[in-house]
Amino acid sequence: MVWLDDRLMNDPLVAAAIGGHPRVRAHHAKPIMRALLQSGVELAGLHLDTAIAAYLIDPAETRYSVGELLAKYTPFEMSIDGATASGQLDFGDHGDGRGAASAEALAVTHLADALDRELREQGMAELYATIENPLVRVLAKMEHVGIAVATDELRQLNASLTADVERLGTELQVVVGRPFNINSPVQLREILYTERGLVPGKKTKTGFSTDAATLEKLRDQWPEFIEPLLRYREVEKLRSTYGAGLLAEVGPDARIHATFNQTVARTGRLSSDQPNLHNIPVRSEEGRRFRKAFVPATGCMLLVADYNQIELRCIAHLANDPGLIEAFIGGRDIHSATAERIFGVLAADVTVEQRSKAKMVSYGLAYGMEAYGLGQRLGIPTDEAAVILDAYFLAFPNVKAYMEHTVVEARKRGYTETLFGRRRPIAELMSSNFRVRQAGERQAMNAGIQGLAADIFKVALVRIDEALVRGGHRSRVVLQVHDEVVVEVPDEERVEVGPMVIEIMRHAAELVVPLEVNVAWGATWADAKG
DNA sequence: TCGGCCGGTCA
DNA sequence: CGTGACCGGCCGA
Repeated sequence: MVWLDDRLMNDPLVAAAIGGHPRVRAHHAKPIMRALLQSGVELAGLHLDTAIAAYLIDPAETRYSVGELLAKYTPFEMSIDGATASGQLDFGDHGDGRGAASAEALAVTHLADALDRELREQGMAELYATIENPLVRVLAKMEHVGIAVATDELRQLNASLTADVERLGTELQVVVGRPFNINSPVQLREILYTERGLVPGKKTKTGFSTDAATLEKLRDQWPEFIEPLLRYREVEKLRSTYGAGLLAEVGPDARIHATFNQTVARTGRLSSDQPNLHNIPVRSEEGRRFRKAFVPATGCMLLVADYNQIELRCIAHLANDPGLIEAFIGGRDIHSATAERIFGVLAADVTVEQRSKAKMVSYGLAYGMEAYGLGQRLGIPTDEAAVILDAYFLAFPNVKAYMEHTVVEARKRGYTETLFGRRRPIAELMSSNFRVRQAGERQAMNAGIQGLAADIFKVALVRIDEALVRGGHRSRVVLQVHDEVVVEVPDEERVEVGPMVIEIMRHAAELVVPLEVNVAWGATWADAKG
């Protein structure tokens, strides 16, 4: 653990010393790195982050506190109240927290040794050293830099949505004839199913559902209420989560500094919060307006680069399926190619519906979907969905074999493993409960696919940052969304940085199919889409 | 104040 | 009865 006061942190000699001393061990190094970055010091010598090591060993854990990890992986225990016992780490109470801080620092060194050994024993030392460890610094920098926001535009958008919500709210109260809380599913249930007597659809744990799909079915029976309600939901979602939500997170520098969590997603993906920048609307034109508020700094453009169907390419590779491989190598529209094979038609004859069904089958498959679920989503009977699934597996036999093999192997070992050695324990596979067990099987099928895509993306992210630093560029990675990276690029660096990012992403991993990367430039995040 | 639940957004 | 996330709001403890 490194402790520096303000004066020392600004000393270039100290910075150089830290950078040149590659044995820093810390628990959650990222916030420490961010604090140092505030003072212009880049911590370059991270050797082991005990929280991340613990995450690799057991990604299903929800909390990685030093005390709990110490008890789990070492013979030591943290002292709680200063009472000492054999094997406890306790430096006594000085009344100023020094004792606790010392104990924690010592605990981290013990933990680091234990976790380091564990990583090596589980074959994850390389995954840690080449991907996760360097990623900590990349994420710290991303968070530190943040992404610029057009605050005025965001405020205007929020105000407009607020006005719409108020108007719709009033309209709904008038239709019902009395005031009520539109945001309350309980009160909506009462109005729809008890007072109005509509026939309820599906149920939730606590009563009948009022979700959008259900309301859609009831629409014609009470359009003057349900239509404004659906619209209200839409607008209120945008207003509360994205309008008010994003505004609340804009910093004094007019940028949003979200957190990118490296120890949350059980598959190896990153997660984002405060705010979550992974679910900014994109599908509807109205929602996309929020992406227009994400902008580059003056004199810069945003470069948006995302992988084309990376998960399906991962399936092609992992299953080593000739049909999928051929389609990807041929540079085909994968959903058309799939439809062609499933429905036995010529490429030119694939209808929009067939392509859409093929797309749903492909993605559903990556999630372990079965005939029932497919039928639900396609709005067709289960047996018809089963015919489509059979046709898929007939066309892509190795995919079926891969799925089955993955589950068998996971059950045998108790965990799944990605190509890069990332493990995911799945205890559910041994459950006596059929539904729980089936859920475990779906997780097993998905883990290798989503996990590999995540690994590849992390490699690309680390290499992009490395290339930007090495090249002395001012371009900065400002955002990532699972298979997409956003880079803020000074105008004069565009010619060089654009192709460089593409090249790095394409070769982050060498699969049996090519990795394709879409790139776009924009003066906003929305403009750089497509 | 907290946590479970609902509903909705993304890859 | 498709995987993985986060969040705003409601509501009861």
